Amino acid sequence: MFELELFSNASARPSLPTGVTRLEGFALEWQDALLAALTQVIAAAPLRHMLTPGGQRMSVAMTNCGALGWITDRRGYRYAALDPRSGEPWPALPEVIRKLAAAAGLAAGYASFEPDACLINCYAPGARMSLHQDRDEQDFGAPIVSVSLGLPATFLIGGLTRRERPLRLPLAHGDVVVWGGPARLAYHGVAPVVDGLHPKLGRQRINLTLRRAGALKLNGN
DNA sequence: AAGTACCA
DNA sequence: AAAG
Repeated sequence: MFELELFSNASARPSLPTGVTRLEGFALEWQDALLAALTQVIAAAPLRHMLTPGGQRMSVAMTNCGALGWITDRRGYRYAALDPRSGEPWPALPEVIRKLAAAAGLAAGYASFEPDACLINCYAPGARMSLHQDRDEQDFGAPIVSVSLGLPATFLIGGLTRRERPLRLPLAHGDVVVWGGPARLAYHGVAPVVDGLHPKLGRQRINLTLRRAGALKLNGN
């Protein structure tokens, strides 16, 4: 009775905030194609530690693919069509990523999610991402689709103000989180990644964050 | 490990 | 501009 209550409380799943969807294992069937595509993207646009406008080095190594890439440096946060390191456009968004994004969007209730930006975040053990909002996009009607690969991590997802305490959501290889609508501007982050060894990715976590950064097309598609 | 304060 |  007492122990039973404890057990049922401990195993109860925390309800997600309105507008947040977790798709466990959703990306597993795409994993091999995803990893092959990522290898090519990273070869063309290497992972690098960007600087915040305050001049501090981010612990997460980043690169991008797609028409637009999110960057940060002393001049600020923004999307750019060219990789500042090479002066060349970011690698094209691989087909497998487009398909995965559309499928995940659909599963979360977004009929036509067509990202134009894919931020690739690489977390070595200890790397983290403090709470922030994704607010550099031109239109907040499209959701954010986040794909986790490699080492597990604790995703932090809060509300629209920094004061609200974030929910701690364990994420494993293949999990996808989608947030949009009332949660589109939710504060979110990642707790420091615990060291470990993933069979396919080794000692790292890779996160793909898919977004519509530029203007939405007026007539769908 | 998590929470809070603080930083300019 | 503390996505530290």
